[in-house]
Amino acid sequence: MVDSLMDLRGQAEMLRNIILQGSPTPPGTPADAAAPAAPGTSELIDGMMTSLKSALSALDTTGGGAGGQAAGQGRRRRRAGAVAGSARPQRRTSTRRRSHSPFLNMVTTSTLDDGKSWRKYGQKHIQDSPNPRSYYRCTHRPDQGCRATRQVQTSDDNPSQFVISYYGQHTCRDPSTIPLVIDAGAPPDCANLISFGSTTMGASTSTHSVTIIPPQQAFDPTSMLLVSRLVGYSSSLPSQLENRCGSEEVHSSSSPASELAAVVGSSGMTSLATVGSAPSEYWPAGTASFPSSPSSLGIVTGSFGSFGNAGDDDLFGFDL
DNA sequence: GCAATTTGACCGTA
DNA sequence: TACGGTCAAATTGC
Repeated sequence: MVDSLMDLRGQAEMLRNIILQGSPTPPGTPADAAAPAAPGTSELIDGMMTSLKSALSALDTTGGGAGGQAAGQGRRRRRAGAVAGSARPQRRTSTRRRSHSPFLNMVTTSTLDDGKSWRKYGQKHIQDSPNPRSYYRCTHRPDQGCRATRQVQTSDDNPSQFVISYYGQHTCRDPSTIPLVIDAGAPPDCANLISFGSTTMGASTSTHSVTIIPPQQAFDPTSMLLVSRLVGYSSSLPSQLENRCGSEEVHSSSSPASELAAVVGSSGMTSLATVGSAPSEYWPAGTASFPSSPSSLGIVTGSFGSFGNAGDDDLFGFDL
């Protein structure tokens, strides 16, 4: 900062000479730069010089030079592991790789509220953009390991709009918004994560409305249907899917084109609940009849049946 | 007191 | 090496 201000002072002095005396003219100076100065120009430049001197003087009196003020206010700090007093902080031994979740989509909206709970963890000024970029991650990351993140930036064209980029998919479930009930007697694995609370909903003869939506719509944060990712697989599924309940690996191993998301409601039940998604090859023939690639949003009616092996009650199937 | 935010430091990647 | 994403200590707000 000091160097920049001193450079600016030198340039201002040169400009004053050019305007007031008409010489010397540095190389590259336009011919009309030596034109007679307008009234008040001298006072203006003198004011600039005074301000520059004041700024330089203030910087010099903060003690310790350019970094003195920040250090004095205590905002600068070293991370744990850094050696106090050393010229360079000690690098952490752990290798932290950038875990950038796959890009999902980008939306322009006037509100930051997309129905999900986010926690801000960073903000940076981005080159070539006048607006800083804010970084958010899912609030449920610590407790549920949800890897969803988003980046928010004020639109350059319309400051009242936000450009939000979503990365990763929500693997969390917000108990306040999703009326799922976890069977207290269920083992702590992927099975039995999905239950529908009331006893009537478990009856195979109950009729429920089921909405099948393609993945790209399921994960659209602007949609009114807030759909989470699969929260449980049957324990009868192939080994590569076992014990990976809700993990990112499960989702990334699935072919997006064959994934489904289902939102289930029922008579007398106003809110919707996420059921899950899975690659079509893992849906057993016969009992379940999910279409492999729904082409449009629609509502179908079916009844609960069973899914997977006999006796499994972790996921369900239904008739279309 | 706790949770959320701020912001400089750290670190991976192109 | 610049840039941008993330970490985490400090700060703020309830």
